[in-house]
Amino acid sequence: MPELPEVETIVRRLARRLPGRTVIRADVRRPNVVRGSPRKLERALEGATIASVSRRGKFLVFRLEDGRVWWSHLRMTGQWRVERPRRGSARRAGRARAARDAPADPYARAVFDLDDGSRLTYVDVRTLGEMEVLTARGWARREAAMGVEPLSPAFTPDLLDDLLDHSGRQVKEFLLDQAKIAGIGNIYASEALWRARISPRRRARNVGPVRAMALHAAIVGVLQDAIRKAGTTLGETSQDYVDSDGVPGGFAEFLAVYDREGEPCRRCGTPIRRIVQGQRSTYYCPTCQR
DNA sequence: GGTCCGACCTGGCAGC
DNA sequence: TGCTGCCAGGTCGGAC
Repeated sequence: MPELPEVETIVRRLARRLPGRTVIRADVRRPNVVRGSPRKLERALEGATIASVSRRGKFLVFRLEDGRVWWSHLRMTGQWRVERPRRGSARRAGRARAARDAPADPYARAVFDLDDGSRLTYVDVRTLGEMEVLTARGWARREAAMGVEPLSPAFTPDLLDDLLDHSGRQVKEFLLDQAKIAGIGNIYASEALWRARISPRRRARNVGPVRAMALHAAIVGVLQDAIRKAGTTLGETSQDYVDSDGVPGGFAEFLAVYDREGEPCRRCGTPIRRIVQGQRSTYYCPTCQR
């Protein structure tokens, strides 16, 4: 499930290829992956040139040269794939065109042909992901509702302490609130709390400044470590995360608690416990997280 | 305003 | 072998 490190990995790949490219044909195959009218999105993108690719929280942000913003949220199983342009003989080019026009990936929900012959495909098994084209002002309004970017200088231990102090929720659920901190999901919330030795059930306002400082370092550390390993891929099914080249992430083997129920804590050996908070699994060590 | 919870979505998998 | 039902979880909207 793509969280900040996975989206950042995809953005870095796409940012090498897409800026300067113009969409010559847009084809939305499943309407529910578009917020609003699919035909309107197709019309909005055909002829548009991508200026840059970036990330805000878990959102992919394609800035267009005319100032508009094309955002995409991958939710659980969304993926972006890029097929490079094929070079070679006319016959090979013909075969390549035929291959592109054939119904390829059964989970390709939207397809964008670019001016260099490459193809950008949005793949989503469960079709929970969404995309939309907004004006610069519309995107600014949406962005304003998001919380602090955890890898930005604005995210400080003092800010985290202040945010925690004003919440009565359990700290694990607090970390998942995108209006507070944008980008942390279920995996990295559990991992950061383990690194900071904080129980996921502790009330946010009871974390205190000392633990808040440890949690700040843990959040930044685990996100940076996961980005260095290109994100977390838990399995090998069509629903598991891969980057835009189809390559899985390598952070799963470094997970301390997530998806390790019953296995020994890497610090104290106590079996990792799984509980449900806010309808989601939380993994933690009952001995060294307090 | 803050918090909680159901709905959305479909492949994978356990149990029968 | 085939069927059934549960599980995964990010976000939104409605209820409290």
